[in-house]
Amino acid sequence: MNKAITMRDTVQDTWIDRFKGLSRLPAEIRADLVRGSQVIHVPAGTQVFAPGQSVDNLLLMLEGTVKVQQKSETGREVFLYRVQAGESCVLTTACMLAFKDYSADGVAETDVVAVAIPRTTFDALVAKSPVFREFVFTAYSRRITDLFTLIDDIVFQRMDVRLAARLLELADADDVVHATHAVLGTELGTAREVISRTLSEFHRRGWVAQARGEVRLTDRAGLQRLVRASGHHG
Amino acid sequence: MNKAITMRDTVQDTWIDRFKGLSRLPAEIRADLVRGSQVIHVPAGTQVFAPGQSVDNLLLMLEGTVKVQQKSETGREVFLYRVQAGESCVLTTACMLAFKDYSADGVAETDVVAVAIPRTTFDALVAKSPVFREFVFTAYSRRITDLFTLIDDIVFQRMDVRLAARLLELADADDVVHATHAVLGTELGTAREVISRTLSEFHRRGWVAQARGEVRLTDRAGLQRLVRASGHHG
DNA sequence: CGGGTTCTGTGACCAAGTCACAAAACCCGG
DNA sequence: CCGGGTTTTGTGACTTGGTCACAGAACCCG
Repeated sequence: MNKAITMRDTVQDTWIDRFKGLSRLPAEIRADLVRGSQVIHVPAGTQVFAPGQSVDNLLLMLEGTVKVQQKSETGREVFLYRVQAGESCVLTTACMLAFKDYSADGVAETDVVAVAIPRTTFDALVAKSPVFREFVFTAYSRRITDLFTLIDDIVFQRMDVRLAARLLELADADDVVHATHAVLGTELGTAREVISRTLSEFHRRGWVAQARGEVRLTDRAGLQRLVRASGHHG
Repeated sequence: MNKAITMRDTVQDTWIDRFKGLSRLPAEIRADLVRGSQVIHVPAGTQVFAPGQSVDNLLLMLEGTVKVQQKSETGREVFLYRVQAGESCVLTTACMLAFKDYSADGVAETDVVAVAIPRTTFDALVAKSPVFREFVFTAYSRRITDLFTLIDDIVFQRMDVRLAARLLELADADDVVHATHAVLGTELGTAREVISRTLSEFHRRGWVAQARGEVRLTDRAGLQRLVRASGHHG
């Protein structure tokens, strides 16, 4: 073990450089950022934020993923996007400075390590640093265009293509997706039954094997062909 | 007629105060804003921005409306949102500072008067003024939550309800909507035939009368009942 | 092992999108 | 005002996707 001071410096340099938009920050701003923020740990399953709850921190994800969904009035949920390591949660940003309450909720899917930047630090950095400003607006831009392609997908893309694409995304190193049909349903904004039916079709074609709570991809290439055959972006 | 100087001052004060988020700007910043921006006029039908075109101005709408859509690969279009007087075009903002090209396109639906704020002015104002920052982030926040409710709508709301709501929104003072079925189709991200069928159903119920290129609302209350009966947000 | 819970499969039905084509309304030059 | 071209609207047949109501299977745990 090193001394505490050394440890702290190491951690600082490490996390800032994990965000490519921030690596160009001048030393002085880096110091502000590190001083004015805090690394937090959150166990899997925690509700990171919820509708109607005001938000005081911008989160920069270091490890793990957070899934952002919106509950509809009818109790069903739509998946909106997933915040991954190296990304920031823009929705939080928007609401931070606009003082508006959330309309979506976020859940840690895995254990999460993140940097929490409080409102005052955030505001000061936006005022002070052009590089930080660009970082923030780039994050916005990315997220907004992601939402656009999501809408495009929902409206124009067939369910089987969307499911195939999502399975490929969600599969772990062993080609296994750990999710129930119901979960996959909310990911794609469709009903559980549709997932069941589509998966049995995939099974019939030999692309997947099924077990309770998981889907094993037995023929990635088959799924990929389906996805690419319909000009899907991903 | 007044002298030129007086005119100019009057115009300045007028347009800034049309944006409630900006009315609290201190005099000095107001001056910067007016000096560093420009009022522009755009005739109806103009393509205000297009995908693949980089953007150098943030637009604040003074008069008219701009419709923002995204073209899908298949050539069809989805309506995303509409920028109205008193609002700003955030997507532009995002792309301005992120230097990212557009993925959506915007068309002036009516003759438009807008304030164009170039990138440098925008950046300087964000750095300098907390009020301006809040204005910008509030605009983002609004637009993002709008996109969320759009997604929610698309996924969960029935077509007839969505069409009824949209007709009520688009109707002019005489309760007439000037749009072809095809246009209404892209507004709601559905096919023209679906609009035709739904409208004939509305006609059967005595809610609308039809003519080529227009729909006349003959029973607003009926449409409103349908909309409210399904907990629609608008 | 037994009983409750969660997950998956299925059939019947409805809503919505697609395709192909016909008919009606409009535009405009002659 | 007539006739041909264009745009808009109407319609039927069919596919896909979403809803509802259950039944059965897999799991958990005492």
